[in-house]
Amino acid sequence: MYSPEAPRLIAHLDMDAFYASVELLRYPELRGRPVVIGGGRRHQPQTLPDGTRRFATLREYTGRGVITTSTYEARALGVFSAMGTMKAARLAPDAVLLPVDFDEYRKYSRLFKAAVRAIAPQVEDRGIDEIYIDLSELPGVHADGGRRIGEQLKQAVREATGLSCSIGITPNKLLSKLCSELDKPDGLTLLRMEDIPVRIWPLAARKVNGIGPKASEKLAALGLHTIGDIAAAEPAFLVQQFGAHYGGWLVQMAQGRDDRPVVTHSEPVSISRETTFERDLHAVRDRATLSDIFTGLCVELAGDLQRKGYASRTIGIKLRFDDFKSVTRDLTLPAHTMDARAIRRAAGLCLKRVDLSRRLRLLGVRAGALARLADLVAPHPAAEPAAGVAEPAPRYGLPLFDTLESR
DNA sequence: TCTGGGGTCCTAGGACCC
DNA sequence: TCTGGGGTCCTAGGACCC
Repeated sequence: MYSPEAPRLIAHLDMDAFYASVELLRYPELRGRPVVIGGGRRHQPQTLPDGTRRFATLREYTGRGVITTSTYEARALGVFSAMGTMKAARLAPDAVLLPVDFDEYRKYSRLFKAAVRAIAPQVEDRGIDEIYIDLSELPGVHADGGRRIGEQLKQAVREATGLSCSIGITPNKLLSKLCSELDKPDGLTLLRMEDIPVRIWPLAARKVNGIGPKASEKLAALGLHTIGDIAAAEPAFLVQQFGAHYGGWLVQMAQGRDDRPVVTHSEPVSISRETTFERDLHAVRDRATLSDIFTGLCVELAGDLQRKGYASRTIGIKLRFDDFKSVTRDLTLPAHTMDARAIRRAAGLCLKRVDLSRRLRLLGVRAGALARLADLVAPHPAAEPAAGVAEPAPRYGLPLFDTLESR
């Protein structure tokens, strides 16, 4: 007997111009003006003796930063995320430039996520300003396709933060992500599978999460510009052009099919630190500067690991040269570590395997193959197996804090 | 006046083991 | 001696996302 499964109802919630909106809570006098977040560090607003504030503008900026977020007024001038700040300054010299304040954004991130979880606990984190929410099990949600819950979520986020968000609610993550974009800012968009031809197929392929610059360029070269174009293409052709995995995914995606679950918990795979220099540095001429930066990154990375409670067994480096080409090298150690000196030594060995004749613009250090500290330490004596029971071999060749240098 | 920093996932080849 | 296949780990690069 045919018995259709109850369709899922998944929400994607995306905060509107998140960093910029948080800054506007702090500086309400900037409301209505083009404002961008990003650039370097030294453009903090100054409070004048009369209590008014003086803000830096893009015109005054010099450096190699990029725009992280822009208000809708700045977007109207052509200034978007990931654009070089110098290029943005050309387009909107009078836009206000504010430095990034991650601590503040994280604070608001926690607030809005807590407000959502109080209503709908099945939440998947997708970074600081967006989440997926599985609404399927909420009482009464299927009666109106999730509209009432969606409105409730928007209201709760606004009350908790003073900020607006946009929500898409559909049977899966793929469609919800597309829909949260359709009515930004402050939108609520519901969509059923039967709406796909009218609402989804006209969208540019590039809008899809998973189709980036390279794939969309290749699709365009094949005459496939919209999601509908992909839906109309021969599946065998897509597989032949893009391979079984990605081609097969394109076929499913274009029909709006996506059965990925909402994942409410995950462990980090890697932790890293990197920095782009103010000017390109040469391995020989700027050896001392480079060495200090390198060590500093390792110390910061070790601090991150310790603070978060992880140890790493694979240490890697990333270099970007003046021609913007990048290389990586990594090294797997005999034992996990969270020690700055051990990380520095492993990273130094990686660095020896790279040709350093070009000047460098970026240096990074990465810790992979992570293990939670709690899973590594020796069992507590009280938890030791009873006498006569064979003791399991230690999982890792500790000592954890071995510095190699001191042997 | 090009292009940040922090991530995930996929592919692919070689080593090594059974 | 030759042939072969599967599985896992390690490394490097690249696409993509927020």
